[in-house]
Amino acid sequence: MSEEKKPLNFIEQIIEEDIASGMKREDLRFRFPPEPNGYLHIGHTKAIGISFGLGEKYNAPVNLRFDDTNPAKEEQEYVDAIKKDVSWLGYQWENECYSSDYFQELYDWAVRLIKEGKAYVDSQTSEAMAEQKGTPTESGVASPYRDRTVEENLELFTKMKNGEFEEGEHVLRAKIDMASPNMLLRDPLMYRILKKAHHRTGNDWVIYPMYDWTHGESDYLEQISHSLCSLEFKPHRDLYNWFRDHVYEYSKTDYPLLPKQREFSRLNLSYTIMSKRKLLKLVEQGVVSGWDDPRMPTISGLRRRGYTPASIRNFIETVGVSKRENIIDVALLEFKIREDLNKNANRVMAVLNPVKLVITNYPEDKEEILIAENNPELDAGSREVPFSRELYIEREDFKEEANRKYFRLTLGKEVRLKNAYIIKGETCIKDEEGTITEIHCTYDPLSKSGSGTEESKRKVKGTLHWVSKKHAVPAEVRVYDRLFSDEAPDAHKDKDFMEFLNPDSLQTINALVEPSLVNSKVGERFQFQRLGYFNVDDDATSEHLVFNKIVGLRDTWAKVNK
RNA sequence: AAACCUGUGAUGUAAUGGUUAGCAUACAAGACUUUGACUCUUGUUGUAUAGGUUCAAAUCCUGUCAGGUUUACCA
Repeated sequence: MSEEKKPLNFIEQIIEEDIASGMKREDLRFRFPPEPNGYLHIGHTKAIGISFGLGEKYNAPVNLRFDDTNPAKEEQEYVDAIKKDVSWLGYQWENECYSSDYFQELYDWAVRLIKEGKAYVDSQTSEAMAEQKGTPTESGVASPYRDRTVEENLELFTKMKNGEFEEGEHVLRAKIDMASPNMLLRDPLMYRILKKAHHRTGNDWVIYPMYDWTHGESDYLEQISHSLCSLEFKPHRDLYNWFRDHVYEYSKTDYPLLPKQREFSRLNLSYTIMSKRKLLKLVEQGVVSGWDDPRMPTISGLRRRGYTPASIRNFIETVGVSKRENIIDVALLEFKIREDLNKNANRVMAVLNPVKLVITNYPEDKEEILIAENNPELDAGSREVPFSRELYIEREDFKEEANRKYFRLTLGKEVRLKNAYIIKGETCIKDEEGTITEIHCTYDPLSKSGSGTEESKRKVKGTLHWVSKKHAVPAEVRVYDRLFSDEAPDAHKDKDFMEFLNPDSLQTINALVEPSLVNSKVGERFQFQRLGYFNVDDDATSEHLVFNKIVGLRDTWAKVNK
């Protein structure tokens, strides 16, 4: 358990420094604050991993807070999905919080700011305000309403709250600095009128606080010590601190701790998109079957695809935390799931592209039960696999003739059938078009796997997986390829990401699997030997097996072959 | 020619002024193999750039270059 002196990432260093300079470890508290307006994706797992990981490391509480300040976009469906995903990843939150729970405190503080002349009601159109805002190089112009009296502001704000105005008529703004080089400090909006039902507060409110006003103060109310977010919020930090420092003056006895916002770079994955808006488009246009389509980079998609929580957490751990822009190679994610499943998934045999193989010297009505090891990495026992005269093997595993680099079945050469016998290719039968319909071979009865005979110890270069024709069970297998053909589909200025959709991202195959698989359960994962890792899809029933290909095995032969 | 942030192999990250710049992935070669998997061994590529400080710089300073962020009644 010796904490290897693992290097600290920059956030952990900040925390260590804070502790060194007097912060109490018991005051450490973190939060993961999603807006419930979509499903969580692999990018979110980084933020989740950082905050919950810190919670685990420092034994500090982590809140799951829904940043639900925009009733127009948020729904209970997303709240439920987010909770499910975070739990599935294996994290436990201390409190389930909602920004909407703080609407009253936020309102009271806003009134206080108005009374102190730090906020005012603006009554212009959003276009007029945008124009006055200036640009990063030119300072802005004050609103004609900037100097309304406190009394007038109070009256208007109260009426806003009471629903006496329509959407867009008035907003509340913080009075900060229209000349600040930081655009966010040029009198940012604190409240807007939105006459929409909220998924939690119903119609109680018609004014809703904006992100900047809400987020930091929610952190403050929850006494979050370190508020960690992604880099694009860096410019918000000044505003975060401005609001926080004012509110602190009003409430420091109740809430003595000042939260600290720090930013890290978000995760990008090659060959995928991460924007909620774009993912939504894939769902709405039916490009995928839903948020949990196994090709989606959503957590629910990865779950259905067969990824394990451990593999995702290991992935995030390996990716690390920094402030640079990055694009992580999906190969790393694939490596992590292979690493996990190599150790933990039982091995079975399945043939995806079958061709018939007849062992001509094997008795017609003979059947054998062979013993197959479940997982050489684990002591996972063994199972029985039926063997008979007629089998199926992969079409790719036979060629009439081939060069020395081809380790599979050819005419006149020997290979081993996994867990069974050594066979020798004899002849093959073709149809009118020249397609092979049947391969004939002979077997060496003394070469049975595990029999210990000299013949069984003979080295042959190739080993093939197979299923017995009579005993094979049909199964639907869904084979996935990446959704996009481009490494960074949404990074092109002149092209829409939809142009890079891979038309062959889903292939549905009628496969034949070994009979032990009939009783497999939804979610169960296997290695189909020599092919890859597969799980049982949600669509599977007791009559109809459905598998998803999670990821292929590393395939050096495919590379040689290219 | 605004402010702020960031530049370490193909990718991600470590080295916190002090041995031949480490680790993982990827790639390549080999060993092993009843999975062309796994495992094992070995190898290839790196401190953006120019100066400066220092006995010593990836690390500190300055300039340059490159990339990113910010101009929503979204979060």
